[in-house]
Amino acid sequence: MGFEKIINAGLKTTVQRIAILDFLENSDVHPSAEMVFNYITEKYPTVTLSTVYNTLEKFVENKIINKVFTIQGKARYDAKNEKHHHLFDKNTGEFIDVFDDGLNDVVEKYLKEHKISNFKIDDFQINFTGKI
Amino acid sequence: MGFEKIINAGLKTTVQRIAILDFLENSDVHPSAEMVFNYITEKYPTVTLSTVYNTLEKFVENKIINKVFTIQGKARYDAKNEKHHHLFDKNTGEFIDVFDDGLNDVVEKYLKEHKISNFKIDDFQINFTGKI
DNA sequence: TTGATTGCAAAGACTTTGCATATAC
DNA sequence: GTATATGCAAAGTCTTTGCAATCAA
Repeated sequence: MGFEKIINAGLKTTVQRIAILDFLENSDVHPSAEMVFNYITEKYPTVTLSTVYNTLEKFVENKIINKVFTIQGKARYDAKNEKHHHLFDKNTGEFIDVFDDGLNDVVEKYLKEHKISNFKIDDFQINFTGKI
Repeated sequence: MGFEKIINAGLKTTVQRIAILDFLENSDVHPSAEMVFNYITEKYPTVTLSTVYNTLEKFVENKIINKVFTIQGKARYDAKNEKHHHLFDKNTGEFIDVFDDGLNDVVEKYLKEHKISNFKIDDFQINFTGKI
């Protein structure tokens, strides 16, 4: 459940936080702060946009969710916790999650065998662009 | 030279455009619009920030330059035309270009052999995070 | 109780736009 | 000459912040 992640991060559980995380976890798109706000205020009309922003930022800091950017530079949020990549659909301009362990393995194998700019790589994420 | 790219894109060559492109091509960082503006106005004090934004956007539309975003969601511009990836340095928060044909080959080979979400992939870019 | 979180209102950062003037072709 | 680009000022969008009130632990 969502609230366990909140507790594990050492954050206090509030109605707002649980509702926001719940929405993100059950969303198959990558909502903007505004989209989260619109959804949350249907049920909890007193929640403000600044709380949504603050909450999302807290979740990002604590790695409960990810923040990604559209090609237009707009922030979108994503509660998927399995490692994944993103595919920008050139037709719709939207994101699609890409889960592909085979791909991860291939890249990880390569990284093990080759240094990248003398850095220790912690993680990588691939952005694909394409269309159907 | 930079102005050939401008002409080839069907754009008019202006002092402003040439100066902006020249700066980007000779920059080893990924400047923000503000950084471009600061540099350009040293030499051409009458150039405005809105011209810088308009010009950068025109260049992006015409694929003369790339627009990328920092992990904070700030736009940065990049005139490198060889295919490359980005490495976020966790210590400095800045970008480093990653040129690695071996890596490209490995990923391209994988893409040839495996469909990604049933899409036709045009391109991909990898964002690495790490530190020295 | 006590520190963390929320709501509110205001400000801030970044970017875009409309329009008159100037410029490239 | 004509369409395009620039400069200017103003507005727009997205996000952050300070502070008092509220709430979770």
